Amino acid sequence: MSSTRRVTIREIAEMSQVSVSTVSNVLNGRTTAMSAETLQRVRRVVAEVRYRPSSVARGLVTGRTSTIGLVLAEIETSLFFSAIGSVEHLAREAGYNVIVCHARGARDEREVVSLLRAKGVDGIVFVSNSEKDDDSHLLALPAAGIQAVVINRPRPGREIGRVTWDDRKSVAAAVEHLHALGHRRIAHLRGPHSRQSAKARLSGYRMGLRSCGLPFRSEYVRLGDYNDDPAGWAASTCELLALDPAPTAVIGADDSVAAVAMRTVQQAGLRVPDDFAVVGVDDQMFAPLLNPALTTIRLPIREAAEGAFTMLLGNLTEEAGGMRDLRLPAQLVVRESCGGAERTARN
Amino acid sequence: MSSTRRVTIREIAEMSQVSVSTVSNVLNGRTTAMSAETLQRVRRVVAEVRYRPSSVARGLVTGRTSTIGLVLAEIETSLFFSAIGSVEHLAREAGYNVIVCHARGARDEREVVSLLRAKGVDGIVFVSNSEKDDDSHLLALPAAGIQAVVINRPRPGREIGRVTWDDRKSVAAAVEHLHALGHRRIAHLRGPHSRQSAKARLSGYRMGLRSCGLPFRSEYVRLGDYNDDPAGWAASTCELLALDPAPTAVIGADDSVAAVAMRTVQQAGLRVPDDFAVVGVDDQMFAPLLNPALTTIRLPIREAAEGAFTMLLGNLTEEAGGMRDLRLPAQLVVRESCGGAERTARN
DNA sequence: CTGAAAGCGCTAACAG
DNA sequence: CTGTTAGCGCTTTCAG
Repeated sequence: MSSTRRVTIREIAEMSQVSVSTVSNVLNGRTTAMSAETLQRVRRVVAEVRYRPSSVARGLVTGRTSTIGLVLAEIETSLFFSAIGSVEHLAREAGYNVIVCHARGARDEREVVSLLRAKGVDGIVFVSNSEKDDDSHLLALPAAGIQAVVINRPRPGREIGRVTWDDRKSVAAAVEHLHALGHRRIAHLRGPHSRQSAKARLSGYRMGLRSCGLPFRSEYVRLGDYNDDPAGWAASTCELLALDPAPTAVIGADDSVAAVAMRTVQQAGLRVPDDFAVVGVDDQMFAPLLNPALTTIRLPIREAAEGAFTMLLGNLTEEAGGMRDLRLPAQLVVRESCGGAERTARN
Repeated sequence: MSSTRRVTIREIAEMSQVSVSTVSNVLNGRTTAMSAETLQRVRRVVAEVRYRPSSVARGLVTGRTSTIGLVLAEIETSLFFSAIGSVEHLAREAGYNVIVCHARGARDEREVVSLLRAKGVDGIVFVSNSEKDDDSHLLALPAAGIQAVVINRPRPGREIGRVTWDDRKSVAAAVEHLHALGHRRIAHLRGPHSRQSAKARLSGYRMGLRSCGLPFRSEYVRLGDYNDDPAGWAASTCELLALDPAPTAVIGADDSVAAVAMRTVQQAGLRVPDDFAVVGVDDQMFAPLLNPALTTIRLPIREAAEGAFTMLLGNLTEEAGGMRDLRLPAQLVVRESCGGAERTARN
């Protein structure tokens, strides 16, 4: 291993005929009171050898690493990946790097947090799938000088930032939209109760029904567990179709479930949206590609990720704690799968 | 900021009534020649205060950070995200963390590499979208003691690992499959020429045609630029359908293009797969959710990512350079969109 | 306005 | 088998 030894600040100093502290000063922009000539010389040498100070050494002395952790609970749903892109982009612009970690449960998360602390990250953003977790390990973060913000998850403590969106209200809005389109029998393929967001969506479904003056019928709610097999979603859809009276619209637990529901409905000989309307939740990349294009509730994951990082950075740089709360709207993206407004009321 | 100061190895030593080196030894498993009693004592203290040595300090002295970089060229395609999950999983099991970076072009990539070097990463894996890039900045890595492996991209140098799959051959296999199903007029919605993989797929298309004794007709090849708007893909599909004789099957540049092609065909009144077959490339998460479920070429991204990390780790730990090359198969996943084998030859 | 020197928290010789 | 000590590469007082 002939590892060409890395260039050090000392060597730069020698080559530039100045002391290390001078080099350090130009490196860190403390260049106000410095002879222009010296500055030039140092800069030239630095550029010539492509010198870049070791972040590790710098981190040891400053206590900051310009690195943040991003811990994802659910790395499977591609939607959450978009959070990585957003955070990474903003982070790099601000001179930060991001270490991505996957933490399935609370146990895993504790371990990850411990690791990230050892790594000396300046802050951590947690993107949750909203499982109910033990949060004590998050509480210790601010005291240790590590900023933290959670996305889509209950706030663990006052000093921890939080960004959320309203699953409940947006699903209710979807119900209302369907109602306005003339639908009176609206079903819901609900997600697993283990997910906070799935429960919120179910609750939003009931809320929407209520606000439209529609009755809640338990037989119109079936399981569409997005962590499970698509066959189950199709089966639930078939059950819905077999009901008398059958629903004329369904809101899926997420876009995948909605896609399968739509297919199942179509394969049963019904046309979407003419005979049956389908709406999803997520607005995944494929939603506009389906036939018909899927109307869905757009979850503001990107915005949330950006907001979280911005919050983190703010709390990191400013003395006085900055913003600690951000609520984002989740809005219905109307495409083709629920038909146009020209539909007449039906029974 | 009342940052509770971090516990140091010295304090652990004092609390355990031993020297720092002893603590360091137990921390690093050099515990063979040590009184069991001492070992116990140190371990208890470490556990009690939840002490975890600073990776930063350790990194400074050892020259290793147990961190690897993962640089993605195309962070948009959710498919590449699965690489993150794979690498992160394996990495963490091996005691590594991964810093994820997005680098659009060569310029960006140079910058990222420089940054990652400053951060002291032990290795870097590059996931490419196969744009033709300047690779000189990769060449310097091994000499600097940083392992590197590229995925889906030409090998920049002998000391750099590489994992690839054969786009060409797999598309040819898809053509052959279609031919076996009775299709004689097979079209291709090609990707942009700026992408190496798109060119390889086009080449595979021609190769497949040849091996089936089918003529290449340039009017059967239209643009389906997956970086562009879906409207363009639909337009290209319409052009194909307007041809006389029209093709009876199409291979999309990727799954998204295929999805839109399928929809366009269906909206033109044709049934898929009965009247027209569609096959995609990627096997994205939504492929099995379409109606009908999309037959597609499964790109081994996960395996590639895993292979890349394994290679990296091998080259990192073993003295003698380990494996430097890995070719993975990309196989056709037959679902519903191209019909069963019962189709009879048509003209 | 520039240079010398003291660490940051840890590892790894090297003595005892 | 355990303790002392010299750095890793950098930042940052503090003198000159």
